[in-house]
Amino acid sequence: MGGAHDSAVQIYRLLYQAYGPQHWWPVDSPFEVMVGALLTQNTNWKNVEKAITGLKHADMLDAERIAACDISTLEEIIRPCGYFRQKAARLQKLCRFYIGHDGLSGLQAMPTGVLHPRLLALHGIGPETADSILLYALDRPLFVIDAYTRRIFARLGLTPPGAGYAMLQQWFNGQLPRDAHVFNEFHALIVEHAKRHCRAKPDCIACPLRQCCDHFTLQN
DNA sequence: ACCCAGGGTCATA
DNA sequence: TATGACCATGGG
Repeated sequence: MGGAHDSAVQIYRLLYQAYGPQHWWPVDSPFEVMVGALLTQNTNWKNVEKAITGLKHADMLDAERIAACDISTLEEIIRPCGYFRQKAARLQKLCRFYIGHDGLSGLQAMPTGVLHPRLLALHGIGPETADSILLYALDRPLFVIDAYTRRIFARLGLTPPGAGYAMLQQWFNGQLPRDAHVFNEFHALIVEHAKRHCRAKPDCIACPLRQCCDHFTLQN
């Protein structure tokens, strides 16, 4: 990773120095991480927390119980996180997958090369959700590409504007150590950075990346 | 009254 | 392959 022109590493260092460690999903069970990864699709994390709290309060944060739950009951519990009909169905599919693969220990025993395509084959799990599950629940070193990553790095002129998911992921993989901890922090730092500078006020004096912020080009 | 949020699927051209 | 519509709640 110590090459002469490792732009990704530079950005990582700037973000880390600015915001510090993010410790995403450290205390929760891997299963809860999987649920969160699914429920957060295009959704504010605060709303996801409400849905997960609702599941806990109903004593429903469990693969067997979610899988066996009446769909309309599940919909009502997760309603605050939006798209609740889609997500209730997707959540049950994920839970049946989880059970069918012998739970956490079964998933942990599977190579990423086998597990990844099976996750993608599930209806409602695309590239980002699959990678989030693999990275944040199962500790596999995959770089999660989200809308923030696309915008910020394209805006910095580091990645091609129209690059697809696989190409962007390859770009990061080529510049970073294949280390799940680094990928974990990096993606979380990107999200944290976007939250602070997305459409916030023009306080870019404090922006550790300078020219990347949304309000530079979002309207113009 | 907008705009958008830690996406994904499907229909169309 | 590449857009557009749709899903839906809650906070700014």
